[in-house]
Amino acid sequence: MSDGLRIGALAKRADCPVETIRYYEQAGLLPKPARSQGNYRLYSNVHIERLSFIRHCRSLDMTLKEIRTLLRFSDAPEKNCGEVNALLDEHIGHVAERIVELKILESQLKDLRALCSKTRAAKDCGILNKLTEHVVAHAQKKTNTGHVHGAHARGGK
Amino acid sequence: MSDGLRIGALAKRADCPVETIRYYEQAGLLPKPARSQGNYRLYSNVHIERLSFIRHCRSLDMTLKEIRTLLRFSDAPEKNCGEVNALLDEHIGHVAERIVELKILESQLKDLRALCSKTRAAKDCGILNKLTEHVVAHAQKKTNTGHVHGAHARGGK
DNA sequence: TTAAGACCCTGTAGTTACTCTAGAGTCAAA
DNA sequence: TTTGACTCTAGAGTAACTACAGGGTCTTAA
Repeated sequence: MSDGLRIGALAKRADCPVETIRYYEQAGLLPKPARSQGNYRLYSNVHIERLSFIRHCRSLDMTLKEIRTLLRFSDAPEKNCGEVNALLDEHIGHVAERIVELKILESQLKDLRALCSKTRAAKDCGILNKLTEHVVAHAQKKTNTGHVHGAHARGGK
Repeated sequence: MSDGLRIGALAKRADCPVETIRYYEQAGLLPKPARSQGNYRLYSNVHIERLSFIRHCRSLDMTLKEIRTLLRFSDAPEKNCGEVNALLDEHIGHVAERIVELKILESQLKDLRALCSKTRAAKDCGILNKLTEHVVAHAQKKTNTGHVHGAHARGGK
């Protein structure tokens, strides 16, 4: 019967890299845990649940800022949860928007790809030639909320 | 008949922020232009075309690294363009993958949203309660190439 | 007793593709 | 001459980590 989990054990349990846990603490998402004599972090059930919450939200592609908002509600059980619903609706909207954008992108890329069917000299490559033309329409809106990522993912290994 | 465009004029022509042009130069994507007596950058047609190429690629969500590769072909007209085709195929693959991922995400978010139909006390909110549960399945693969973005976009204003 | 190995600590730098600011210089028109 | 629009460099900030470097701690085995 120990006084809590050490960071490695918590990491395994939450399927989350050790460095990321320390990062969440520093970012104010996870409360500072107790420390052992040797200055090791010791986590309790509270931390396990909270980390679980955070990782669940992250797996749903929410930003840390959004998660911070949700945690504020989680911490104030008597508060009205209308804002939670709104946040989620907005997030769903962003994801839906991004899907539409990526589909447009996909068809543009396929059109481009069709311009060069076989390997040839670069100067005759329809793709390279097309790319040099002036851009008229952009796939990406500038009226974006600055909230939904492009086509290139994080995620390692 | 001047000796070239200044950065502001080029920016307008390519619909690209001034700072971004300087950034591309520093990143080695745009060659260093001539300078005026007052040390202003002076751009020629070569630069206009190259910036157009870059912006076109960016609007197709390619990374600067990918664009660098394409530019190498653009600069070597006798080289075989097979690698260009391969790069594009791979990029199309990433976009397609990301669309699938986002669709899964979208349905998960909608399921979650359905858990709380009206506003109530946070402690009774089905969404918050669900998020606290332990995560079993992740929407995001870890076997990712580290190449296709999440659901949150760049894009300003 | 000591040494190996697994684990943990802090602090800092790197990643991507910009975006923004500070503080200063250039140039044409009023 | 002074205003205003434009430009310059250098450096910091963004998101969410990831990856060190250089050390300390703890358990186990020889």
